[in-house]
Amino acid sequence: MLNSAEFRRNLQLSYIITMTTKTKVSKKDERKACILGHIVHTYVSDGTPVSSKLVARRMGGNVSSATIRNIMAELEHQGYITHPHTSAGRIPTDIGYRHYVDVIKNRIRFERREAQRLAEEYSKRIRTIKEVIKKTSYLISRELHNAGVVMWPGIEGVYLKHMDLVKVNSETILAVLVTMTNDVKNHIVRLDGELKKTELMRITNYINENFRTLPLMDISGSLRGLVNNVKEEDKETLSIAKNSLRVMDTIIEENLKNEIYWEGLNYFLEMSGSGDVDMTRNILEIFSEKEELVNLMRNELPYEGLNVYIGNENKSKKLSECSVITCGYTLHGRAAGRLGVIGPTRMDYDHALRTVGCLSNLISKKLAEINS
Amino acid sequence: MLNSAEFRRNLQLSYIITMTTKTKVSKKDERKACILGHIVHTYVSDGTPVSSKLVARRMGGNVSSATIRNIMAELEHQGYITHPHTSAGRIPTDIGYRHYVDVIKNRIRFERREAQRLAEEYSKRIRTIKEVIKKTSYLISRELHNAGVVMWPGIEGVYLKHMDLVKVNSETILAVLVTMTNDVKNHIVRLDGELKKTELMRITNYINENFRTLPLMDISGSLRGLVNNVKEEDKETLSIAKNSLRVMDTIIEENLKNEIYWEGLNYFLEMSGSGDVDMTRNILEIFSEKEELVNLMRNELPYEGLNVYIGNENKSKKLSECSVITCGYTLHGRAAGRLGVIGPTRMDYDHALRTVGCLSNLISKKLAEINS
DNA sequence: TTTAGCACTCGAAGGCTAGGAGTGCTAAAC
DNA sequence: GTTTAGCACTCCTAGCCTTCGAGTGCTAAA
Repeated sequence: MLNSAEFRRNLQLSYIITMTTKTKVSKKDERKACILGHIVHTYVSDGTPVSSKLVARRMGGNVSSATIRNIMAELEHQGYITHPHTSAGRIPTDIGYRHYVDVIKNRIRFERREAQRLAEEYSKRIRTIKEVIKKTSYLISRELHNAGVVMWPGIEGVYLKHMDLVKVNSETILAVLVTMTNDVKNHIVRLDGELKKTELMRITNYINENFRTLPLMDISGSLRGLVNNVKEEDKETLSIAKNSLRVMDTIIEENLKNEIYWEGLNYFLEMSGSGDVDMTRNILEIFSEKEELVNLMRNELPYEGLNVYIGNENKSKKLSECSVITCGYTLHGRAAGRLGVIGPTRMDYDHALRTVGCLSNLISKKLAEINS
Repeated sequence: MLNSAEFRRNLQLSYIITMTTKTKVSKKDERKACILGHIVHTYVSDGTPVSSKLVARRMGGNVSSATIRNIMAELEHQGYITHPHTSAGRIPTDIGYRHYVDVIKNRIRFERREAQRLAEEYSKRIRTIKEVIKKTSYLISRELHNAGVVMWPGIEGVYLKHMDLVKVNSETILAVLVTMTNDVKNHIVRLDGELKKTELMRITNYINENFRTLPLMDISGSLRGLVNNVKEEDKETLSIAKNSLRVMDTIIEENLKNEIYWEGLNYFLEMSGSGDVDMTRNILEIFSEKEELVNLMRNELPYEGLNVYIGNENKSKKLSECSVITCGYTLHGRAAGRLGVIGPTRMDYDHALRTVGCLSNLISKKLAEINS
């Protein structure tokens, strides 16, 4: 867990600063928001309901706990916080977290040192997308003590460098494809009719000569056009084009299935000891159903900027006690994939937003570098 | 969990049959072992300490609970079972499980239907070692509701079918290697000096022409011999041989790292809700340290037959509440890798032994088929 | 050798109480 | 009008006690 010093620093860095910045907000609203901020911070760090007394102390002691209590009652009335029971302190509701996040989101300070430290993790030795993705999900989970999730770049961002076909048996081949980012994709493809070795060579050469450095999607498109337009008589060309197309389409199709990578489930288990068992079960269910996770991450989100889904804002009921923070990354300057963190609603949003945002930048830069 | 009908069947199939088979064992010892068997079975299925009354009932009611109690006291004295507290039933100790396992191990009946059912899982569509391994670890975990672990065949069993080198930058290449089992291995290799495309081609051709269908280990050996024996003057040959060797050695080295695959951790999490949190934590630690797991599975075990390690028989203290059952499998008729299951000592050993043994057979057969 | 009988043990579950953390409200102070 | 001291009230937590019963171990009889 995070130590209180770190929290206090965050507090000053973002939320508090925001709150004391003059806008058209009334002084009362300002303090209200400030108190909400303290409740969120304290609850996130301690995990126990926050009392008025504690907030008063955290605020420097210029306000009495009774005053805080009055404001807390209002906050509760407005739905930002709630009570587990009469004689307990307050905890933030989803709405409370949402308000908090909305405020800090526009005020995130990416710290130089932090960014530097993370940047150094992407050493020269990392040279493929796969390595970048693994490293990134590891970093997310390590930094935030929650599950880190990274999606592969959509197939649109995959460019061909080299292809090879290896015979498996009379009608089956193994297609091995090297991308411009030096990632290797391979799949077994059943071909149209029996092929001799020379024909295999011709297909290989055809693709390598004509389509090097092009996006797989475009290659597939070109080939499809070719298949439709080639004359019926030209059987040989037709066969080559058809089989090339089949290879491409198989690779593309298979690629759509394996497009997500995650790490850090262990943090949930550590929590589950003390916390909610149901939540842990739900999370693990989501992670064991790859499709659900992929949908969760895709979900027609904008690629730009940070997305935060808190508790019941998530479509899946299984995530009603979790928050999901995601951010897009780019490849070839275009939107490519997403990365993010999944954890309990009781999460250090400030740190999470900073880290995910920062890694999104780093990963995009690194991919550009690999790709150059 | 397993239903009691299944347990009763197992009971009759193995342990009970064994116990009533005449050997030189005294009638008293025989019954003692039988009672131990019932305690193990009942405890494994229910998870609660087993009372004398329950055992008496399970044994058909011809014996009174008082008699059972007497024998239980002896069994406890001998260390086979123990008490959580005075007024509780008995649970097996590691020694108790050990005795039980020793008895049933030689009496396992592989059921036709069961074997058939598992065999059907290895459909025609599975054509690479990777797929076989994934499927197998999935089957282990699904059947036994515990973690299934499968090691890749040692590099000794990997034969070259085809190799390709793709340039990454001036001194770095990507080596893509297709094995005789149509698995693809690829790694980035830093070469000795800058290489032109033509030289790359020469290396590729050299390896493909001279070493196709040979074991990678032998190829590495031959190349090493060549490097040592080639004349200093013949710079070109020397360079080719050196770089070929580097490629091979990198692939071999990298291969040693990624040689294990597992599935089914979720079952531990399901258990951890009701059971021991410490054990779950320990297990997860083992699984997050790949090396530890590899050592565990390697551990100079004989490749033939089933190996069982119960509780504290395991070298690692983290596994003191777990049992590990492993079995070797073959490739090209030779010992290649291992598969197994890891779970709490409270495990259905009969079922586990049957399943692991059966899958070992199936996987060996399937690999032979792929390889032919 | 087996078993009925019985005293004994000890955990699980429920009820009870004391303590205390925290709230909400009121009335006084600023 | 806002803040705050004061106080009654709530209700959780922890500890203690009791009851209940499942299970054992022992003894003496079959």
